[in-house]
Parts: sequence; C-alpha cells; structure tokens
Amino acid sequence: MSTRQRILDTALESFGTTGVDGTSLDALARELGLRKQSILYHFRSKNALFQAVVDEAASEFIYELDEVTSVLDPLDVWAQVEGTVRVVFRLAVQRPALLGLLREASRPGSMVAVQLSSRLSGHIDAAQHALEIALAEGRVLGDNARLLLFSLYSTIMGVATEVEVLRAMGIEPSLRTLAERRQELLRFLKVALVP
Amino acid sequence: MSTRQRILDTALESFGTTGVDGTSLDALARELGLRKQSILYHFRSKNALFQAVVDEAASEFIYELDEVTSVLDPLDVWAQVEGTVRVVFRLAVQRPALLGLLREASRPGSMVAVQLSSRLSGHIDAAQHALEIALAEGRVLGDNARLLLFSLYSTIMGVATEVEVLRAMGIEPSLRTLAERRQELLRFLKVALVP
DNA sequence: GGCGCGTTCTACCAATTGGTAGGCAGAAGT
DNA sequence: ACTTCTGCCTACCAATTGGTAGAACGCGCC
Repeated sequence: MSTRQRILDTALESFGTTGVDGTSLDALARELGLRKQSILYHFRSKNALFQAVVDEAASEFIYELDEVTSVLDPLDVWAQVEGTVRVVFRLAVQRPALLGLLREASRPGSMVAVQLSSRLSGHIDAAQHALEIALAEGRVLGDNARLLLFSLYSTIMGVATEVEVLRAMGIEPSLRTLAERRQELLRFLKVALVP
Repeated sequence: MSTRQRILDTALESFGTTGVDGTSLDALARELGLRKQSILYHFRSKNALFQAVVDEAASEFIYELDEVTSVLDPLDVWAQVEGTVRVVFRLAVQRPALLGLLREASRPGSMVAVQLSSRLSGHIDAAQHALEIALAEGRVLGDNARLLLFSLYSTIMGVATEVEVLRAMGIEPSLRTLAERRQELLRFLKVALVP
C-alpha cells in the first residue's frame, strides 16, 4: 500500500477516535514509522489531511452502504432502512473510527461538513425521493420527507454510536447488547414508519 | 458573580462549541480578561476545569429539565417526552453550547462520561421506571424499557443538535425550521410510542 | 500599624505544536 | 553519464501548550 494511503488510513483511525485537535502530526508520524515532514510532503497541511480523510471516510461509508442497499428495491423504504441499519451496526463493530470520524466531521461549526455533505448529497436526494413517493402512496407514516429522513438518521446514528450514553444506562457495549440494540431499534423504526 | 463562576461559564461556552482540545487556557483567560495562571489558581489543571464544567453543565441541564417535567405526571410517558423535547429545543436555541458540551462529554472514550452519567442516573432510573410501568400496562409500544429510552434519547438529541446534517439536507437552521423540526419530531415519536 | 489570607499578577519553563528550508538517496528518463 | 523527479529525511523555527514559583496586591481582623 502506498505511503499516502497508509497515512490516510492511520489518520482516519486517529481522527475518528481521538479527534482532530487531539491528534498531532508528530504522534501520527510516530504511529506510521515516519517523520511528520513526510506527512506534510503528501498533504499540504494538517487541515488538508483532514479534508482528505473526510473524503476517504465518505467514500468508504458510501461504498459499504451501496454494497448492501443497491441490491434492494430503492423504493422499498423499509427494506432500505433495514439495510442501512445493518450496515451502520456492522461498521459500529468493525470500523468504529469511521463512524467516529463522521461524527467529528459533522460537529456543529465544523468546516469540513460542507465537503461531507456534498459527497452524500446524491444518497440524501435518493432517499428523500423514495420517502416522498412512499409518503404520497401512504406506505410510510409522516408528512415531511426531509425531516422524516433527518429523524431516521439521528435515531440510527445515535443508537449505533452513543456508547457512553449506553454505559450511563448500565448497559456495557458488547456484541450481544449491540444485537439487542439493533433489534430494538428496528422495532422502534418499524412502528414509527410502517402503517 | 465570582471569578470561579465566570471561569466555569466561559469555559462551558468554549468547551461546548470549540471542544476541549480546541480551547487553550490562554484563549480562555484572554476572553475573561485574566491570565491563565488565575484560572489555574481556581482549578488545579485543565482537566479539573473540564470536570467541573461537566458538573456545571449536568446541573444546569437537570435544572432546566426538572423545571418543566417535574410539574407533569411522572408516569405519563408521553407528557414527559413532550416536556423533554420542549426543554431540549429551547436549549438548542438559548444555550447551544450546553448541548454541545453534553455531546463533547459523551464522546466515545470520553473520560468524563462516568461523571456525567452519575449525575444523570437518578433521572435515567426514573424515566426507565415510568417506561416499564407504561409498557406493562400497554400504554406505550415496545418491550425493553432501557433500550427504548436509549432510542428516544438518541432521536431527540440528534434532531436537536445535528445542525450540520440538517444543512447537508438543504435546511438552513433557523427559528422557523427548528419549530418544524420539533413538530415533526413529536409526530415521529408519538407514532413510535403511543398505541 | 501589622498580620494573615485570598486572589491575581509577572516571570519562567520544558515540551509540543504545525510548518519551512533544504539535503540526500534512488529510480527513471534522455 | 546527466539530469530530473519522487519520497523521505535532518535541521530548524516561532508560537503555543499546560503548568510552576513566587512576588504583589487588597482585604478584614486583631
């Protein structure tokens, strides 16, 4: 793998867990067995690296999402929701830093949020479109497709990533509790969506 | 107001918007018209300040929550949810940094999460208890009180604070769109909860 | 007046921050 | 053989980081 790609991967891991401000180029370079100047050779600045990492994360997220949801009927809202939940929960186990980075990049006031959103706009539009049709045909409960999509996003991402809140409720995150969480989430969403 | 309190307030504002790692003691002191050494007189270290700020934020959050929800029937789940949504959305307008700090303190791997959760455990238990009774009596849909509570939390906090995701969907956060968001959230939650 | 106490200050500090300048080895083209 | 380009390096740098030591200030109390 190219050095550039290695830097991207390691930076995604670190930015997604420790945060951007909590990650220094020196620490990153140390982890890579390089000097930080080599990082700055491949990326103009720390911020440029962050932008590239956000791009990388968006690509990976979209790829994982598509792999599962593209084989499903794009107009079957419930199937799409189920697929999305499956992907997000798999990522919560296998690539928690990826979800962490999306969370980092979508922090209020984030300067990379625009970038992230432009990468996801296609998927957002498609999902909104499917929701609009389903709403019009009475196959889904609600009246505002965009805001409904927003509620769905908040619920799914929150349930998948808010592990500290979960701990506060006395549930230690593990594979078993995660499965329970997913099942309860699906039940919750189904009641909220399907007439 | 005491200097100590001024430091807490300003730190909460800064930690809640820029993040802890993104806030230096020097910058904080500058904002306060002090030297950073004065901050370190009142708080042993930056981390001690952060812990105190988390405590402060928890107190304020609980106070705002109680002010509204304590006058409602504690066993009327839907009334409690409505009240909580009202409080959280008011805070999203008037004290966004407070919600930002809660988000910061509940980041995965956060070391202050334990503190925050111990402050909120009473409310969590009460809410869970009310949910359990309502579930048993069939007044609320679902089968696991804790996980249901977790889903509710994720949805409410997410819809209230994920402004960048909202922007990604082409909705500019404003008072009007916030009201629409709240209305849609309540509709969503009602369908998901009330038989 | 003098004392102690709480508070804020100046003066430092070592370590770390992101970033620049420029060298050096090796591969590739000519 | 010569240059050129790529990729990584050493050597710096000014600014900033969290934190310590200790002086000076103003206050009420005796």
